[in-house]
Amino acid sequence: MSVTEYSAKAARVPARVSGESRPTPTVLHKGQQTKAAIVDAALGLATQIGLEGLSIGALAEVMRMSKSGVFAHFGSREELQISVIREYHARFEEEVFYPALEKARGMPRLKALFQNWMNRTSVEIDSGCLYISGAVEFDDRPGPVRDALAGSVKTWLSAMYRAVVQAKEVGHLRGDADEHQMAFEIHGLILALHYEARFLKTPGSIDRANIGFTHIVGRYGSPDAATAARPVKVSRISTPGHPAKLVPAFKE
Amino acid sequence: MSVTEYSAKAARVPARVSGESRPTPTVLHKGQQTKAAIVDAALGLATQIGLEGLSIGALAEVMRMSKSGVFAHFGSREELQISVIREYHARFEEEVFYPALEKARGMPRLKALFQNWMNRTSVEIDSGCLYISGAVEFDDRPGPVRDALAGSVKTWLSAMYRAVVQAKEVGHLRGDADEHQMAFEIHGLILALHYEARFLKTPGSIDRANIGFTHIVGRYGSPDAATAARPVKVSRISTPGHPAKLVPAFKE
DNA sequence: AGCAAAATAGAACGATCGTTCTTTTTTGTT
DNA sequence: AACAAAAAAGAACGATCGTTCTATTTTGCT
Repeated sequence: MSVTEYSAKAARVPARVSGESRPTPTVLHKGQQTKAAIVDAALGLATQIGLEGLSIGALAEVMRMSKSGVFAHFGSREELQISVIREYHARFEEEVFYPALEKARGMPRLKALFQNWMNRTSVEIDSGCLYISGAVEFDDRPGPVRDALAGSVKTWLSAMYRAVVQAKEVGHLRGDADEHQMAFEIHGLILALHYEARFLKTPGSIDRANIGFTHIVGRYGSPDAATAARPVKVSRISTPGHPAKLVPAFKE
Repeated sequence: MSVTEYSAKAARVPARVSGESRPTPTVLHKGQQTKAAIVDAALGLATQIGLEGLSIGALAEVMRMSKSGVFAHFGSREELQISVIREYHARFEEEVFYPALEKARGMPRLKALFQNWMNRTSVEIDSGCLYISGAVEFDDRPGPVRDALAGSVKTWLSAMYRAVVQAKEVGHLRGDADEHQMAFEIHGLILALHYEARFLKTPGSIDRANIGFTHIVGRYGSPDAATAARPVKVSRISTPGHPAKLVPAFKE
């Protein structure tokens, strides 16, 4: 792994995890660079084996560093886990959330959010999803790690919810549409996709999640709006061009 | 824990996990009784902290036994984990599957399966669900434990799928209803319920799962069948009295 | 009651875990 | 090139893990 690979990443790692503000420590590079590289490797491990399975020893081996060398960057395992969650959050934002903001409010943006989420989840069928594995690992374990994780998830889910609310405001949804209910059902599709595709290896799961979304949109979408999708023969929902192309199983 | 509590359970623990058939071991009680008690305690631990978090030391402490005493009953940790999965499977069957078989084929049985599933999941919001936590822990870890878990889950999901197929055969579903798709969407509701209620502690999740089911039934149900639900204003879904008791939101 | 078998306990093993402390190497600046 | 600060390495700690081996206790049958 070249150092330059992490230059861009190191640039956005300013805020110290702990609360104390340091008195301008005469700047420095190397430390933050390797820290970013460690977090990157740690994220790779954590998505595969979970935040709880992430061990400093294994991480040090991957980094070709000593345990204490890795450890010194974080001060505790919890701090390492939180750093990983922060990194995951940042990537999720950049990959799923921000690109969808370029779409118009209402159904276009809501659809984009779902599609981006789907694309990411499709990749995570191989690599694993921190929001899902972390939820299982920390649903009964209070503490700062759980707080960081739940906060990150809630941030994303309420962004999704806000998109639904906007879609209704713009008139793309029926007047009696329950926004929380719609967001809940969409969330279920993603979770079912991840469960059936990653754990059970059930083929066709990606298509089913996409079709499920058209069903939800068909139910909540306002009948008159031109942008609203109708549950009748949807011809194309997929992302036009990009990887992880998802073609609905309907007859075209 | 009284011994009699496990008498019924010990009665159905015949088949040895390993393949070899034993030459009628002159019967015996105590061993199987305590083994059943250990599995019971292990299931309690595993639903909370996961199959991977389940340690023999902690289990021995709960049982007030020595580590080796507990260990001797299984021969390996994997065998213990598999025993726990078997026990969970048996309880799931008895609690969710078999009672629904008493309902008539078609929508009544499908609804009963979902309701029983919901009731169990509602309880598992506190205790945890082995099929969900296990899926996350073993989605990337091949081996006999994963096989046992995936087999158990698949058994249940195909039972659910079969109920959907029967509902279509009986004429309770639209002719163009995709049974796999419907089962997938139902699964998503359960997963979303578990995620949002157990991890995020979002209020109202149980109601949303129930309403989601009426939406699915409304989409796939045949318009003419009297048993089919209409997606019109659901008046009451909440729990009328009992803890976490789930009344279907349909008008009967 | 006696006796073999089964069940349980006890101690110890190598391995790994997160963490602490001390020492060495590397870095950034003058 | 020199020197202080930062980064990394190295060794060791107590704890816990699954597992093995050997004793001891308990059980079930005659």
